[in-house]
Parts: sequence; C-alpha cells; structure tokens
Amino acid sequence: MNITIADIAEKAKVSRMTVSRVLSGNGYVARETAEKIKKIMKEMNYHPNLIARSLSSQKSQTIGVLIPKTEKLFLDNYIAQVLSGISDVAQERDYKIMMVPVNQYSETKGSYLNFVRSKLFDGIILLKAKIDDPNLQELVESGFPNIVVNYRKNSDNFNFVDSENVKGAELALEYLYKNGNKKIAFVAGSMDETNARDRLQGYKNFLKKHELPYNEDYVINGEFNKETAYAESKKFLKLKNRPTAVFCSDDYMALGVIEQLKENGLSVPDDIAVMGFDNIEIGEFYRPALTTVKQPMYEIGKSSFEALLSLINNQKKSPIRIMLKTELIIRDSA
Amino acid sequence: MNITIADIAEKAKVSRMTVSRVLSGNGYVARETAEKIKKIMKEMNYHPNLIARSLSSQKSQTIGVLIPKTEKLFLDNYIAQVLSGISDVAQERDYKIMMVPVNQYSETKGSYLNFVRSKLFDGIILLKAKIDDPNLQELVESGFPNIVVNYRKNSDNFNFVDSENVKGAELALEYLYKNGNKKIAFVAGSMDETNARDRLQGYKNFLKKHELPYNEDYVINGEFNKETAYAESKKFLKLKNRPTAVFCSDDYMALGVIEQLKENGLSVPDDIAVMGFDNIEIGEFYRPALTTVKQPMYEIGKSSFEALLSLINNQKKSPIRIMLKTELIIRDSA
DNA sequence: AAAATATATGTTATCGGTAACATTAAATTT
DNA sequence: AAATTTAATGTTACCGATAACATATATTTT
Repeated sequence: MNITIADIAEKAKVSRMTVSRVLSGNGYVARETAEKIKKIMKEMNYHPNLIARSLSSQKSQTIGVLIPKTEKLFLDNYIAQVLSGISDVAQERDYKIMMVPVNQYSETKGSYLNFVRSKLFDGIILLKAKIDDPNLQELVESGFPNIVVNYRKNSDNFNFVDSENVKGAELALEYLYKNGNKKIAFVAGSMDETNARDRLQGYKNFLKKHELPYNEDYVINGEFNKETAYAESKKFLKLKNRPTAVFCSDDYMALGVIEQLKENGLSVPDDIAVMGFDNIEIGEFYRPALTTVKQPMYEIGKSSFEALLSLINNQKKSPIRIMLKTELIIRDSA
Repeated sequence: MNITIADIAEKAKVSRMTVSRVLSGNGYVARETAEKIKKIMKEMNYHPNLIARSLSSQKSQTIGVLIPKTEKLFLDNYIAQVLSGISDVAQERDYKIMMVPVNQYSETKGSYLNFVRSKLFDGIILLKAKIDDPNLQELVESGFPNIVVNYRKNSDNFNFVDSENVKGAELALEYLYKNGNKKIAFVAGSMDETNARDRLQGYKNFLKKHELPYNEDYVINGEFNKETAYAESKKFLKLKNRPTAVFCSDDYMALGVIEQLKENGLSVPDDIAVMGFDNIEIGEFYRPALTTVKQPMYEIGKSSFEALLSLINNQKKSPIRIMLKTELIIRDSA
C-alpha cells in the first residue's frame, strides 16, 4: 500500500503537520522530533505524493515546454539543443519538465491557456512560435509565467529569448562579400517566424549598405526545410547572371541547396558558395562542411529557463527581452 | 480566478458529480443536461485541473521516461530517436510524457521507486539501463508498469524492448567477410550494457563459424563514445598484422576510429574498412558515409510505449519481451 | 399491475498533502 | 516578575476533482 504522511505521523506520534514541516524544512520542529520523523520515513520508504503536494501548494515544480507538433520532434537539431539547455538547468534547479507537442495553428482557441488552467505547470516555454499563432496573444496577456523562444517582439509583457538574427545575417553576408561575392542570393525562411523576417532584414540591410540592387531573381521565399530549398533553388541554375553565393536562412535549407547544385554538376564553394544559419550538428560532418552562422541554441535553452524561473519567483518582471549573440563558423562550403 | 467544477455545477444548477460525468463521459447524464453543462463550460472557459483529477483518480495520464543523466541529453541520436517514437505514440494515445534524467549509479537506493511513489506517472520507460544498476531490480519487482529499453534479460517479470544485437553484429561481420576481410577487429562497447555484450557475442559467433581465431590484438574493450574509440584504436596501427576491417559496437565509436585512421594517412575503406552500429543521423553525412547496422530506434520507442500502455491497461502481462530486427546499411566506409 | 431494469441525478467520503490560524511551553527582554 | 518573543506542535479547512453508494424517476419486462 501507499505510505502517506499520516502513516508517518501516527508512527511518530505527532500530527501530520509536523511531518509536513520536516519535509518542507519550513517552520519550527524540534531537532529530536525531526530526526525521529526522518528515521521513520526512511524505514517506511516514504516518498511524498507529488500530485497531492501540487494540488495543495498550487505549485507543480514543473514547467511545460510547448513544441510545434511534428513527427520525430527530437530529431530537429534546433529543438534538441534548446531542450538540452532547458533540461540541464531545470535539473540543477530541481524542476521537472514536460514536453508538450502543440498544434500552433489550432482553431481551438485557448489551447495554450488550457495548459495554464490544467495546473500542471508553474510556467511555460514556447518554442518556435509563429507570428500568426492565434493562441499566443492570450497566453501573453494571461500573465502566467511564460517565455517565448525564437520570437522577437518588443511589446508590453512579451517575454522572449532569441538570437541576434539581423546581425547574424549581416555577418554571413559581409563574409561572403569580403570573399569577393557581389551577386549573393538569399533563401528566405517561412515568414510566419520573426527570425525569418529578421534574416531577410539583414539581407536588405546588407544590400543597402553596399549599394547592391534587390534582385527578385536572387531571392527565394521558402520554408524552413531541406526539401523546399532543394526544389526552389533550381531557379538559380537557369539564370543567365547566376549568383556566386547563396545565403540560406537555415542550415537544413543550405543542405538542400547544395544538393541541388551538386546534382547539376556545380562545385560548392568553387562555382557557388553556400552558407547556412544555425550551426546544426551535421553541418560539421557534411561535405563540403557547412560554413554557417552559429546560433547559441543550447544557451538559448538555458537562458529561457533561467528567465522563466525569475518570472515564477517574481524576481523579474515582464517584459524580459534577451538576445544572444551569433557567431561566424567558417568551414568549407563558403 | 480559477473556474472549477463547482462553479459550473452552480451555474447549471446540478451537482458537481453531474458535471464530472459530462467531463469523463461515463455514467448517465440526460442529453439536455449534458448540453447545457457543455455550453456553460465553454462560456466560462473551463478546463479541468488535471492535478486534482490525478489525485482523485489515481491516474496521471503521464508516463515517465527515465534517461541517464548526461549533459546535452537530447543530442544523443539514439535517445532523440527513441524519444521521438515514444512521443509520437503517446500523443496519439493522449498521454503526456515527462523526461527524467536519472543517475543510474546512484547510491541512493530506491531512486526509481521514488518516482513510483511520487504518483506522477502511470508507467515508466527506462532508457539505456545498465547491468549493474542497483535500482533496476527493485523497480522490476515492484510490479509497477515499466519497460526497459536497450536491455535484454529473460527473467521473470522483466519487460524489455531491444534490437537483435547478436544477429546485427553477425550481419555486419558476414558482410565484411564476404568482401574479403579475414582479419576483422572489434571495438566493444561498455560491458555494463547488455547490447554491448550481445554484439561481442555476435563477434565470437562469427569467428567460430568461420574458424577464425579470437585475437586479443584485434579487440578493444571500449566505451560507447567517440573519444575512447579514437584513443584506443591507435593500438591497431602498431600491429604488424594489421586488420583489414574494424567493426565497432556503435556509430560514434566508428567515427572515432575513422578519425584516427585518417590522421595516420590510412584510407577508409581502401586500407581499412570500418563499420558501425545503430545508424545515427550523421552517419549519412559523414565522409566516408558510414556503413552500419541499423537499429530501428524510432520503432523501439513506439513499441516500448505501446507495450507499456498494454501493461497499464492490464491487456498484457509481464514478461513482455520484444526484439526488433536490425538491417544492414551499406554506404562507403566498408 | 407489480417487478425488474435503465436512466438521471445527488450525497458523502476521500485522494495526500499544505496553508492559515491556534495553542502552549520555553526563552528573552524589560 | 511581568511582558514579550521565539519555538514547538496541533487543529481545521481546503486544494478540485472522482469513487462509491444512494435515491428517484422513467421505462421495460413479466
């Protein structure tokens, strides 16, 4: 059967409350009494029912990580790295984490708030939020502790952790430019993510700075995946005035582009240089090894948990806005 | 404030129990009453407090996935794939999953059972269990629904999902043999995992079958990581009678070995063929692309969840023993 | 029409803790 | 020594749901 606090109390001839005090370490308990109780707890293999504790204390010591619902979730390197960061800090802080795949385009209004109402979590981290997510706003307005990762928005009460995407894109493009590339194509990510927009902004800033024209032929409005990039990048091959470099909004896209180029007998980087963004794990092993902009994904995870905790503990107030630095990773593809 | 079942009941002028019946769908409720209650729940944005429900019903609709505590947990491709499998099925079945990094060599006896006592989970999946794990036995004996992944043990009540590791190793070695390799070295994994032992067994079976001698010089007693394999594989280079092929107990080790060989000016596979085991994601992108034995990690995850669910629902009884097939993946390294 | 069954709803107790308040004894301050 | 504070423990209520049992009507069976 289940050993409860009542069993311990009975055996120790004290009230349940005294046992509870020993467990939490709060309140006064005589040293002897505490030791006796601890001994009995050990003897009886007592371990608290955390569900009951949560109900009573209104705290679950658990945070929910909401992730867009896709198959094979954990194989996305961005998610894997961010989760690792969250998980590592959560452990240190004695918090549990629960992964919740969510449909970000759900018609079901209130889907995020339902997690709030479920009382399972003390706070929520939302990964890869989309601009037109119908449920995001009400989560933010609810005041429930939450951090949005990968989304930059300077409005009231909006807490986010993101990378410096504009700068990161500029970093990549300046590097390509210094290597002699004047005709640089750009593969944009899905415009329903702020970082896709920011990277596009970086591209535009770059063009302006160097007084280069914005050429529709050099731009692909893609999605964040290999397949679309592969398919769409055919467009570049047909051009008379072919670009000498392609900057992709993420690494998976870069892989798709390189594949397309290779299949058409073009050499990367000699014929066309290709850069990505993120620094996913396989970029290092891919041939040519991927030149890219590193986004500190693991640190993003760590920061977002730390930030969430400070909200939960009322140590900080909304809005929390954290932007982490990006870094050039030079390998062989550009 | 929090809307509870009591608020709904009051507004609908029924008892809390009737509302509860509408929620669960069990028991009799008049159609009209049910509709009225549902309408009110929508109006008031009611969502059940799942903590309270768990306490009362003694079911959490959550399973715990216990994972050996390491940094950057989710970057281990084996874990990522298994988790993806678990997560995808769990979603379909309306279960939540919680990842719990655990110290598998903890002196703290009872560490797994404490999760049972915490009542957070309806069942447990234990990943990468170790043979000398002091806490494993008591978990198994407890009768609490559990599945051990990556561990083969034909004893009473021991439920596991694993790959056919012996066969898998034989598969790899026969392939190398057919390609003309008679001098095949073996890099063993950590002997505290049954699958490392099984793969070694496969190696021994292979030698016996072909009447080849077991040569200590050709065997490394390693650990499941790149670094050790890299360091230890120096040993092969010094041999007068160098092996023509190396079979490694996992892919990360194979990468380490290849790196070592490359650094010493040897070509893979021309000078020495190298094979791994698992089929991790980067093997496809690595150069030379890794020839390996695929372990169906995603399916292992799916199966283990399905099996656990059948235990939870009393549809099956211990012992559950599932072994999934392995498959040769021929690429460039052998 | 009486008995049996199905339908609809309610009452009470309970899950296992903790918060808030109350009480008493011991230690300190004035 | 009285007043105040600190320490130690207890009592009661409650967190928000469901299980188990009870009751009352409506419907069906015999």
